[in-house]
Amino acid sequence: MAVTLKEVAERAGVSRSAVSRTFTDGASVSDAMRRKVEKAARELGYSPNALASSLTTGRTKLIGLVSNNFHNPIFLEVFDLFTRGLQDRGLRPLLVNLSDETEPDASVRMLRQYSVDGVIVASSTLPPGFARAFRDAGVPVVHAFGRYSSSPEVHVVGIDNREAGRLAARTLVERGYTHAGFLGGPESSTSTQDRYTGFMTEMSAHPNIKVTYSFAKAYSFDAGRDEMLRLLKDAPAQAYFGGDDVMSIGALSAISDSGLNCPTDVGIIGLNDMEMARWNNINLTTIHQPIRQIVTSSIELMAATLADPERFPEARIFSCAVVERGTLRPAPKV
Amino acid sequence: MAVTLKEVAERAGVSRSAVSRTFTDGASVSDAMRRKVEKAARELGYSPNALASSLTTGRTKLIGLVSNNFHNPIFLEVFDLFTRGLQDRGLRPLLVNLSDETEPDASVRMLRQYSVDGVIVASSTLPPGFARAFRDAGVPVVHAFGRYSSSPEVHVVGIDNREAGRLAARTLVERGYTHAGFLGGPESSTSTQDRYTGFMTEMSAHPNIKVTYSFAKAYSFDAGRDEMLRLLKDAPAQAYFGGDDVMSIGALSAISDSGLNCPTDVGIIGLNDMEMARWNNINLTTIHQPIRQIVTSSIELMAATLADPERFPEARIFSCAVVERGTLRPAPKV
DNA sequence: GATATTTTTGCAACCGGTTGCATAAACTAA
DNA sequence: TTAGTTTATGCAACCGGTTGCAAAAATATC
Repeated sequence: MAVTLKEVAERAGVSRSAVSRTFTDGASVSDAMRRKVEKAARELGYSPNALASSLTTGRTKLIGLVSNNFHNPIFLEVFDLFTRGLQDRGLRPLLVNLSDETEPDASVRMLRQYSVDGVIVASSTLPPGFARAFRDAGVPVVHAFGRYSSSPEVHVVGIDNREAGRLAARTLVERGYTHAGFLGGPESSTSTQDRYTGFMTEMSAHPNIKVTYSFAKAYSFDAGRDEMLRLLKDAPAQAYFGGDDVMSIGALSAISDSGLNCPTDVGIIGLNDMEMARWNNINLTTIHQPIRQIVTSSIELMAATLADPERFPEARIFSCAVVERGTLRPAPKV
Repeated sequence: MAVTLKEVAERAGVSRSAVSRTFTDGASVSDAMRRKVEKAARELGYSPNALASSLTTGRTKLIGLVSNNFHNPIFLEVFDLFTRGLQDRGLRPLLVNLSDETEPDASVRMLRQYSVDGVIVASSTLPPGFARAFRDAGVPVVHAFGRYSSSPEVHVVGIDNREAGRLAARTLVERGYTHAGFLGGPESSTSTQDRYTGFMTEMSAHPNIKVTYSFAKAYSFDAGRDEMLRLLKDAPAQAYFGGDDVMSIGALSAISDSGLNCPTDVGIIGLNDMEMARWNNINLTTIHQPIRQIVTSSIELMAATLADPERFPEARIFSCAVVERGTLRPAPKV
């Protein structure tokens, strides 16, 4: 069906190599030849088969974009940024949804079969062994939103969740709350664990503040809401650090449904600063996670590793900042 | 780097064809041969190169998944459903973000270069000519969330937006509103146009009801909010049909920020029934768009067309229904 | 046991490109 | 002009598979 190199060569009356070379930049072709070939190609509507060429060049420009976060709206922003960023560099995202995959091995195999040049995992919960499988196969892996480590097996780009936990704790402390709660995401998630550790570490410096904690079942609206409803039944804390924005919004809903006011009765600080957080009917005070930078940096790192496969794994950690909105009471005047 | 067919053949002491055949189902291989080859393959960690085989088979199992809706949270649900559904059928989504593409031609070319077996466009605003370019190249196209037409150029799966507009109008009528507003999405979008037509058609049967209309700049929270703020300055309608849920949520925010109450002062009915619409702090009455069915049906249609390329373009239209929540006043008792 | 039939297997060509190498053409220098 | 260099082109092998065809092996038939 499609026009092939050979047909263009015949039409232009030149060799197949000549055609190939006019479509490969950096190759040696005379102007006259280029014109001839381009004319024939245009007339025939030829465009080179990227997959066939990958066979000899060893590059497909295909990048596996793997995630298991298809329920958190912030990931739509993440996908938007990734797809655009990759496209801008001529890379093609092959999207893999790991959500209901009991066997991540199947995805590993599939991505290898399609000879992806690299894999970007966008998730805070990378299945163990997943990264290693690629690294062992010589495929670069960048783990975006991954867990910080000083000697990572693969590239990691994200925030220091322990630091984020500390920041949340410091914020609650400076607002003068005397009973603070950690309303975490699922306990099994490494990001939850790290935020918990950071939060508790910071709080341990303030023994006068009462600290309680619990974990929700998922990073979701319902899970956040359910957990907050449970907490409100019993003596709740004055303010909570929610697992993320979606959970926090769920918690907000629980608060208002219980006839309480936020921040007067119960305060909340989220994490992510998703677009929705600034919507006026939500107006969530939250910790901004610099997703744009994380994505940009992940892509950059991927590109660099494609250029130099020997590159040593690296961790890039960005810092977070509190975005003041309406769900935490202001710092008391001194 | 990767293990090739040839190496497996050598190790097993058989021909390359034999190896190829053990990995092609339906091919004729004896049990003894199969065992020998599988053993060698396992020992070497071989897995066939999908791209190389596509060269001869003409099938890549790659499906272009094209969209320009990376800002509407409902599309995360859409991507989730599409990726899972495609994966289940052994198809691989190559994600294309058309958002800032001034030249959709570039995407067409790219998808052709990667020899995608088919293209699914998930968008209500398919650039004209986009579909045709693929059809002319013999690549099946399914336009999900596309505009209904009785003789479509490509497969179309979605709802009848005119009917949805009528449904919205009927709903406002039966609630006894005497001044109804159409708060549309961008006027250039075909879905907006169709909803407008349907809405107005139905309303024209009720000359006693005052009808006003206007269009927002985009299907976004801010656009919905801005437009509603503008409307509220001047004699607003008693209830509006919002362009979609996100816009409607923006409008809700405008209403409450203006010190008004929904539905007492101004009612809203959205369209989509995204997950968020049922969040308790939003609780939006809306028209449910059956996205699960639309996606499932799109994939089904794609699979069927891959099996039979001669298949004639088809339109599959699903019906919508009102989901009652809290942003429209109840029907008056008779 | 000989022959006809079916199933397995390997050979070799092909899919649509790329690329090292040798030769031809174009250009420089003297 | 001629020799020396540089640049452009074509040949042929190769990338990692598939597949039609014919020969070989295994089964069935009588």
